[in-house]
Amino acid sequence: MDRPKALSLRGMRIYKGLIATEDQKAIIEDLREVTRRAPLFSPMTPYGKPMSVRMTSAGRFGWVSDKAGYRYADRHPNGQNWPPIPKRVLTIWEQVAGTERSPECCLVNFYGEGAKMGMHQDRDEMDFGQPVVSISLGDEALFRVGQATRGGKTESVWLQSGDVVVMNGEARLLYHGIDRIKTGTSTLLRDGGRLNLTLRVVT
DNA sequence: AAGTAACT
DNA sequence: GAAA
Repeated sequence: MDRPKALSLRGMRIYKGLIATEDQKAIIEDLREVTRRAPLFSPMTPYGKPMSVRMTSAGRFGWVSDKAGYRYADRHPNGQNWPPIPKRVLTIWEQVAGTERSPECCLVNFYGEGAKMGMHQDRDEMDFGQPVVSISLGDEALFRVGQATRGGKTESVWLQSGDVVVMNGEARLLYHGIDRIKTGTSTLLRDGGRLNLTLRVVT
């Protein structure tokens, strides 16, 4: 399948406006079913401080954080299985991921007013040869990308609803984070805020 | 340090 | 004082 054009930020591919507005709305409806079966929760870092995002997952595995550390778990903290990844979301993966494998986790992060995400690497997966695909929905977010080690120079870009970022190859292990969101810049979510979907092969 | 604060 |  042909892949759409993308900008590059330090090797990360950024597909601006990849998802049409009607599809964004449909995905939000799909996610209502996900969060009904797997409610958003506020994760604790292993250091005892809560994260400012609320999160849940879909797929075979979900990403969780608590005093035991960061890891993938096959159950929601409530003991239930994670719901399936919505088909429309899998379609986006197929458009941009460039791998035969299917994602095993769709992490759903909700950024309300003031929520942010510190600089980190995605390194809890078994195979760093598999890509990470990140989908932005709702309010704009200031996305920052650094180096493969902590503390180097960084570059930032604003992500808007419908943008898709692919981290692969040399960019797969770059540090990245969300500095802040700009509330009220999208009406996709009725009560505002931003949803980020992160698709990953885990095993 | 997937957090927070301080500092420039 | 805001932003990085």
